[in-house]
Amino acid sequence: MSNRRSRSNRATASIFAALGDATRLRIVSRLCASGPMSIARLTSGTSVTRQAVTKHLRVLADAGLACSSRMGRESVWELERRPLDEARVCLEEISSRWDAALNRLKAFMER
Amino acid sequence: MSNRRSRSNRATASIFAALGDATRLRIVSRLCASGPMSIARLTSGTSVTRQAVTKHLRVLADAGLACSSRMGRESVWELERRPLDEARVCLEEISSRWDAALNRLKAFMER
DNA sequence: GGAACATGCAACTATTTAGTTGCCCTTTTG
DNA sequence: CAAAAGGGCAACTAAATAGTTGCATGTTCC
Repeated sequence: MSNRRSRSNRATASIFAALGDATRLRIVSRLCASGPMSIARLTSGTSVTRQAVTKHLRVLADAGLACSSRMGRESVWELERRPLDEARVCLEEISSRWDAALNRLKAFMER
Repeated sequence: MSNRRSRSNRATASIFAALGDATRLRIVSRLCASGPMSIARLTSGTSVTRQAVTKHLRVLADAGLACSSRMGRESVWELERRPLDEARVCLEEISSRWDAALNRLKAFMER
């Protein structure tokens, strides 16, 4: 169980890490706002090169947050919902456990 | 507005980045499970040195996720809820916008 | 006062990461 | 077909990061 928790911990961390960069967050934002699109289109309007965007997409893919499919000469990228939900659930758990710990502390102080 | 969005983007990214490390996620997990505790106690049971933990706490503090108060010779750390909620809201927004984009795409394909 | 404990500060190392440029290959299109 | 567009691969750089060790400072407690 310690092992499973550790793996899950690392996997979750990789999701957060993938979201923890302004450029990648921008990419995610564009993908979720406009739906699937090519690397060239994702690059246009940014201040970085296409290769930089490609690398960021690789990071997102490694974290399971995005995937691509080849359409002719372009590769079209889209988001994956599941890891986003995983990360959200993790945050919700932390919040609620944190509340519970504070309530226990408060009860302890007031008794 | 672009400026404000950019700042917010960077701030949100720093929250995710702070959560995007297995050791830090472990620290956050312990803090939310057991409530406020000292650096020494946070270090015990981990495989890294106290200084490493201190640095991670610094990262969490810079992202606004944790804060400390001095109690005698020890500094007691605890989590801050607000940035956790910010990050969660960000994920929820991404999810819902992503759903909307997919629905638009589906409607377009089926017309 | 002195030992043990909790922490802070500084310097250093090794690895990762964000970004670039240059070149080549495939696909589309005039 | 030839040019243009989209993209992959590789090598390189600069900066950030995770971690260490060593030492100094303040606190508790006997």
